[in-house]
Amino acid sequence: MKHIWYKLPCKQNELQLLGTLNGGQSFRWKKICDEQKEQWLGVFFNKVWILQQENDHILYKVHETKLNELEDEMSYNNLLRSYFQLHVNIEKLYEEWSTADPYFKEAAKQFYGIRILKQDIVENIFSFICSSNNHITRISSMVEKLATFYGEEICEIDGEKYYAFPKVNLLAQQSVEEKLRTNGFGYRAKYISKTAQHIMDSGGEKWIDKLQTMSYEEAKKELMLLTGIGAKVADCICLMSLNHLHAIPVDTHIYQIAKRLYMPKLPDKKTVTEKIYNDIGDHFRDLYGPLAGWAHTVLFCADLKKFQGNNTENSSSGNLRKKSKSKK
DNA sequence: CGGTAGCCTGTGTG
DNA sequence: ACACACAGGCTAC
Repeated sequence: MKHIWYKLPCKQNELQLLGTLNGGQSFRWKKICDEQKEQWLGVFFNKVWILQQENDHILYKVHETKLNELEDEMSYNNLLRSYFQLHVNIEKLYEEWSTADPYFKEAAKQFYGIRILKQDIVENIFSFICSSNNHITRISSMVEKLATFYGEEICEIDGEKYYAFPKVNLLAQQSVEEKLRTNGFGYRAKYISKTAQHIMDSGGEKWIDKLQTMSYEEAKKELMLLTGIGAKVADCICLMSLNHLHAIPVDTHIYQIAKRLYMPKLPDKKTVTEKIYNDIGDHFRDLYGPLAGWAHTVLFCADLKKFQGNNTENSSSGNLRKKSKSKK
């Protein structure tokens, strides 16, 4: 087992680990603390990664199975560049979005360097099926369960085993629904099982490959054929796995933000109807342009409860949350 | 067709 | 302690 620290050159303004890894895009990253230094442990590309933010670079370690070992800093750096999509220069985009939108400018103070991750398609399909009508903490535990039950073991660190995200054929097994039911997945157990079977019946790997060649509209429609995937989940997958950066997933948070700050005339509904969904997406696409989904993710982060620390006293903290009334 | 009740269950809030 | 609302929605009416 290696203990080498590698170095990926990258400015903080181009990548903020905290907001990017903890912002509800990916459910497999956890914060670990080592000598007061904030580190992030997560799994992607069948490897366990430990990342640490520095001023002008990211320090990282990699754990993987002997079979897959690359042992080459350049190869690892390329995997990270691809995962974080570092070819996209966001400092410049942030300037454009800030010019177009004062609320974005406000959010950007705290949430600089937020990136859309380029995540594995299969992992995102099943992770975001879990996300429906659910809390992030619970979603994370469900994704972890899927990996533990059906994923290949990658390695063991400090007595804890880590698993890759499962292959679709294993999730398509007959026994899956019942197993997930008894493990607290609720009605999503059936969605996962049926979706895995649908993908296998549609050609498995071939279906995935084809999905990647489709336009945004085609891919979204194709994804919505799967049980448990509606417009919102399909947009999450389009945005975070298929490189359709103008897809805008509209959830209750975005609906609330849109109604409060951008589109006050939106009807007051309990659930987002199809028309409201499309109107909100169009509004943000008009406002932010071709990478609107990316900008939207910054707004989403700014509204997440977990980022509302004790720094909400003044208006320069960057959060867009409605101020809670202070008790007198 | 647009709208909405019902769904599993953990977590946060009072 | 012990409800009770509500989660980054979707399906089926």
